[in-house]
Amino acid sequence: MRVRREKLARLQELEVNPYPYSFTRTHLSADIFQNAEQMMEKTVAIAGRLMSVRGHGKVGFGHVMDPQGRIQIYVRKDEIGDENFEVFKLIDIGDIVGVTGEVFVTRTGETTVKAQRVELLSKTLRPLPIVKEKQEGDDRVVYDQFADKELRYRQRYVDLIVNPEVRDVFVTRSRIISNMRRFLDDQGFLEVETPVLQPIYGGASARPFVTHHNALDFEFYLRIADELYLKRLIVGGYDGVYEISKDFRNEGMDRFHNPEFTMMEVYVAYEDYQFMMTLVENMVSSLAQEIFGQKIVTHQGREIDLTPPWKRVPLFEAIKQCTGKDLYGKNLDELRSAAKELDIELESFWREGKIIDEIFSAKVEPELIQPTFITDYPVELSPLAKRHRDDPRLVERFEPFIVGGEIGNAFSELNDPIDQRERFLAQQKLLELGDDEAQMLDEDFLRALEYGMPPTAGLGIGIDRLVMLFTDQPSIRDVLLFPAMRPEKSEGKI
RNA sequence: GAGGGUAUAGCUCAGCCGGUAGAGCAGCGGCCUUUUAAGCCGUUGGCCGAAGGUUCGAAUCCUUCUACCCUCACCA
Repeated sequence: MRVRREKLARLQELEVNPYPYSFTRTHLSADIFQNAEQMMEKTVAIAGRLMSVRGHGKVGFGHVMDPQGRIQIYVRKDEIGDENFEVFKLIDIGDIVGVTGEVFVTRTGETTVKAQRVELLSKTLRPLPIVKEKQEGDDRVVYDQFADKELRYRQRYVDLIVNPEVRDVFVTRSRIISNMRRFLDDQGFLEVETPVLQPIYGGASARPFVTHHNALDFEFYLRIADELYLKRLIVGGYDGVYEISKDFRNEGMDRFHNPEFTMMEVYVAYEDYQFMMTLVENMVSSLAQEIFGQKIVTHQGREIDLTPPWKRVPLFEAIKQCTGKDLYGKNLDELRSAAKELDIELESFWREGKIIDEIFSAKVEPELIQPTFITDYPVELSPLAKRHRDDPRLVERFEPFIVGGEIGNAFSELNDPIDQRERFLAQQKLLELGDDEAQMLDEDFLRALEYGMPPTAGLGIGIDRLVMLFTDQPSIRDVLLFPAMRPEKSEGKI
């Protein structure tokens, strides 16, 4: 860095501003490559980060990276003049440059810009981790890749500069979200925004973050889900609403969980969970179609076929298929002994629903590779879902599973205010029994239901997990630009 | 929360049974007017993650701590 500062001083002696205000770019690299023949001998102005330099005395080559790729530049002292060549020699790898010149093809056949002028657009003070690469056929061979995960996550900006495949992941992420938004808009649903700071958290089973509001002198919770507010809007008369937003859950972190994560929730009046299953399989498969041009994605070496319709299997049926045990209607003792036979450890305060869920997670989930809807959950697991029309011990609920993981959760929404109150009261008992993830009773939400909510189908989709599936990433940290990390020592303290 | 792994130059890494720190790339100084992991010559660069201990002597052995990664558990 000392050397870079000296270069800054020398640039200033040459009356070069190392941080000028703008540069007019006429072409991106891909524009030039796509029409290489028409572009020959045309003058272009390109801009980007200088990623490599190969000096040859009075000549130099380098590659400039812009949002579409890398293009080679060729700098001759006799073309750009002595003074400009001095500036060129003071430019380091990593600096942002603008190059004006003519397009031509080198002896080795690479389309290149022959500089008439090289401008420094921003001087870097820190050296970039240099990544050298070579093209071998279609393969890009990278040498000494910037690979330290901690550094990559903490300094994502460097990761993005140096690792183009990381950049691609986040482009795909953005396209997934914008396509999903378009899909939902096309259905006529209204995108809304509901509070992040909530006096009562609800809509999911999880521990919340707590924060203090000074003016109101009140402890708010960061939302763990959007559900209860969106359903208030269905009560309010919007027939279809959705929200794409961050939720916050104060739980452990691993490759599937980050304390803040992105959720899409949608609620549709006059529909039920069957409608929602169709919506999910249509939405996810059409996303794949838009992004990959086909309904098949490859994840961790496995081909996943997203073509509708997806398999639909009731929960107890799935457990029976995987374990040979029919748990339907079994009492607490029978479930405990079944779990024991399957080598599943239980907490003392767990009730029937929780034990069933545990057995399902351990024995069935890992088997659900191709897209599958698991349907019809026990009522005590789902305090916000409507009872099954054929069986009051179940609810009309489903979760879509792909590659052994759930990517969402949906149900026919409970709109009976009396039943809803009873379910909340049952949750309160769980709270008292020590289940710190049981849901809170939300009196205002009940009041809303008492005003009448139409039959409604609701759905939540975990965007991050969907992005993991689509971008073939094994960890949620690889689909979050800035995953949660313990702060560096110098950070976070005043 | 349990177990395992990693931490050495800006980056990627080597460093054996303890003997005082090494390579490639980057950087810096040269040479080179079509190179592309450019090349050639020269050269700078390190509190060996932190703290303690054993020892005449520790990057290396031991203990503790910190951060990150992986697996499991928790968490839908």
